[in-house]
Amino acid sequence: MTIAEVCKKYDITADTVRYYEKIGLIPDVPRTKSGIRDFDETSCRWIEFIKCMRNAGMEIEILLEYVKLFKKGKSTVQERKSLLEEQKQKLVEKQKNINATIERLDYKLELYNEIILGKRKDFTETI
Amino acid sequence: MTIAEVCKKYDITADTVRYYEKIGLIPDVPRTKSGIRDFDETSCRWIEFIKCMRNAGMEIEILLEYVKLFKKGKSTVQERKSLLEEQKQKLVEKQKNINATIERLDYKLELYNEIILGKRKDFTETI
DNA sequence: ATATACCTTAGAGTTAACTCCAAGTCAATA
DNA sequence: TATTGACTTGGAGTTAACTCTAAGGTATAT
Repeated sequence: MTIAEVCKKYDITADTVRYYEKIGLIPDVPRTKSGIRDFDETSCRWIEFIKCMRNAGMEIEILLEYVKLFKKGKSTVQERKSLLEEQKQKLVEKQKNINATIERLDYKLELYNEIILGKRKDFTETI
Repeated sequence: MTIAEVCKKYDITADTVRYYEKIGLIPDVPRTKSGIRDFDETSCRWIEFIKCMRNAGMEIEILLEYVKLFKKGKSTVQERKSLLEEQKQKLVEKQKNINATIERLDYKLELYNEIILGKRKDFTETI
C-alpha cells in the first residue's frame, strides 16, 4: 500500500504519516527496493490506532512510550496496562469537562432562543 | 479582587489571566488609581466562562469573536446563538471521539488484564 | 525608611504537532 | 526517450496558547 492510499484510507496527510514514522510512532514500515514505503497490515493498524488516540487528544509523547514498550514484547504488558489506564483516566476527565460544557451551552442556547422568540424582553444578559 | 486572588479562585496563572486580558478576552477589567487590576464580579464571570470553554478545548479565536459580539449588545443575539451552536456541535463530535476511544481502551485493558492473569497464554498481541 | 512581597509592562521564548519546501529519485506512459 | 506524477529526504517554517524575563512601580510590616 502506497502512502497515498494509506492517506486516503485513514484521512490523514502524507506529511503527517512521514512525520509519525520519522519520530518512531509507526514501527517497521516496509519499503520497496527503491525505498518507497509499502505499508502492510501491521503498519496500517498502527496508523489507525495512532489516529484514534490522537483524535481523542492523547499526546504523541505518550504514544511513543507505548510503542517503545510494545516493541519490547510481553515483559512490558503490565507497564503498558498502567500507561493505558492513566491515559484512560485523563480521557474520562476530558469527557466530564466536555459534557459539562455542552450542558452549559445548551442552557445558554435555550436562553438565547427565548430572547429571540420575544419572551424575556426584560431579560438582562449575563455572560 | 487582586490578580492573585482570582488566580487562586479559578486555578489559573497570573500570566494567563494577563494574556487573556491583553488579547481582549476579558473586557473592562477595573483598575485601582495606581493601575493595579481589581477584578469585579463581571470580570470574574468572564474568567470562569473562558476557563470552562478553554477546558473543553474551544479556540481562543472563537471566544474572542463571542466577546466581540457580546460587547456589541442585543443586536448580536442571533449571531451569538449561531456561534455557540456551531461550537456545541464541535464539542459533540469531540465527545463522540473520546467516548469511542475510552471504549477501545477498556477493551484493550481487559485483554491486558487477561494476559496478566494468565488466561490467554496463547494470545498473540495485536496493536 | 527600608525590606519584602506583589503588582505592572513589553516583548521574547517555549512547546506540541504538524506543515511546507527544495532538491532529487523512480515508474509509467506518450 | 522525454515528460509527468508520485515518491523520497532533511530541515526550515507555522500556529496556538501560553510562559518567561527584565525592568520597574506599589503597598505594607518592622
